[in-house]
Amino acid sequence: MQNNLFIYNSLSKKKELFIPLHEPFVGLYVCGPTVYSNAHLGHARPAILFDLLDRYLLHLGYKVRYVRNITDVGHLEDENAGEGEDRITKKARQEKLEPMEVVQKYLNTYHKNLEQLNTLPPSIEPRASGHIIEQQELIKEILDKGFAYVVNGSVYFDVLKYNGKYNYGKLSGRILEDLQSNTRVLDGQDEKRNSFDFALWKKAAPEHIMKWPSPWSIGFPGWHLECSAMSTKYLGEEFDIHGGGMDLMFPHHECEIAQSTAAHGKESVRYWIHNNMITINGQKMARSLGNFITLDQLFSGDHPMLLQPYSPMTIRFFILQAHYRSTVDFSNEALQAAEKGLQKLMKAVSTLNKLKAADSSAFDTEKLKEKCYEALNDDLNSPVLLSHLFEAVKFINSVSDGNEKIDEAGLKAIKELFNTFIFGILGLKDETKGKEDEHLTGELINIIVDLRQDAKNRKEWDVSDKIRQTLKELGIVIKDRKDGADWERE
RNA sequence: GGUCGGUUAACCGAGUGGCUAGGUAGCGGUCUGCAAAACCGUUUACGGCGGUUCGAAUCCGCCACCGACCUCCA
Repeated sequence: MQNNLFIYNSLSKKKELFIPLHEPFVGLYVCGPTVYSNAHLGHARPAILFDLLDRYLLHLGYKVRYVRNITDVGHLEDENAGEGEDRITKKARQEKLEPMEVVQKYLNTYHKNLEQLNTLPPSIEPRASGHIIEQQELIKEILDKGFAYVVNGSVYFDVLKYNGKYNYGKLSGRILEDLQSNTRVLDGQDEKRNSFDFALWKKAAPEHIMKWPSPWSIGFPGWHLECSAMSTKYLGEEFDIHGGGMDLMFPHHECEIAQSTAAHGKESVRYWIHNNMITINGQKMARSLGNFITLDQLFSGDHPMLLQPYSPMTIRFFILQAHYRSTVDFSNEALQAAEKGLQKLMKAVSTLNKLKAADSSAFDTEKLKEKCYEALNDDLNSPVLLSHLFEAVKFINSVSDGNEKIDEAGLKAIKELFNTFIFGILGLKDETKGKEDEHLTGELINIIVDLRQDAKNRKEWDVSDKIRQTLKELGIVIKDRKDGADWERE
């Protein structure tokens, strides 16, 4: 199997040719959300980027195992000793729910939203709470190798010792001395040998709800452990691609690298891919900043900053129109432009299906196809891919207007091309189709009911009865009222 | 303060040392009974100052501004 896909590896900071470890299999691990509130626009970005990657790899013929975790154990709200309460527990207390009810509630909307965005589901969606044993096993391994220490029932990763043998900070470009001098001094860290050490296992306070027994204490796993444990379980000690948002690079992914390397004695991830942030008024959109717009709000238009609702495909197109390593700034103007652009593309698809073949063609579909692959192979450059597709749109419209010609073969090729790239790889779909048909049907029935009323007015009862009967057979019931007639579906 | 990244026309957003990205909006035209759509043409660009080069928005340096990470975060 051959490909020419170059992806930007955050670890080497270079575009590298993608070569999977065990062809034709590809292992892809992506950090999913912590489910304690509704998914917002920012969550859509990695979902769509890695869906694009998943779809493209599948298209190239790889067998992809796509693992995307759900963090349902929660992270500490603040690190001050004793006051730390994890976000899920906090939400559970606020909403008077079981922690797992909180998790389920927001996991359900997350799934619904991602389906609306037309992302393919991952192959495995493991949850942190379901892998406590695996996480404990990993802690034991790290302890055995001497890269962790136990204090008062908690286990901490010994960064300094790790850094003596390996290189802590290689992904995010941190230097340990800098970290030492720059890290804020926080209270309650006296258990740690160094401020940059991080917890693998935390002893739980008595009032803590989510806790499990372990050799060290009744407690809960550390913040970064789940990804190391679950990626190893489902993809192996070494696997191809690990993805996530740029904001996770440090400390989350850095700690993951340290944990896995400490336990297995080797690097686990071959290609790190990080998507950039979505900003709003130039600032990162984040739950903790309170400046987010949820996907449900975008789809319904129910948010003070939204001038109108935006459909899931508009959001998808909007995100695909920017390269994943750039920030994208939210604005109504930009989303409206995306909406129009998507409409233009979809309209061209239906125009294409109506085109008549001529005996000659002035369009080089082979060349276009090449350029499309080139764009994707160049670090998944979806905006450039779209710009190439719009060249074809222009040509299709010209043919439709009679200014250009396309032959049978060209027509077939361009249909295939559109099908592959627009629907198959970019994962777009025509949202107007169903709605239009629905609407059209309604209007057609209105006309028929109107004509029946005319017949009734002329006392042409056989005609009006025939219409009523025929419609009934189709499941449309006419209800005569004093001033005209209504209809409804059975 | 440390590390990293960004600054492209009205808006969004690509980009290679020399060749019109693309989308949206605007303007003019073609088509059309009217309108819409479509098509053709078209106006505002590469933060500032230097340097390298025959030539730089693209490479280098300095400056300005913005942002991300350094705490949970997609």
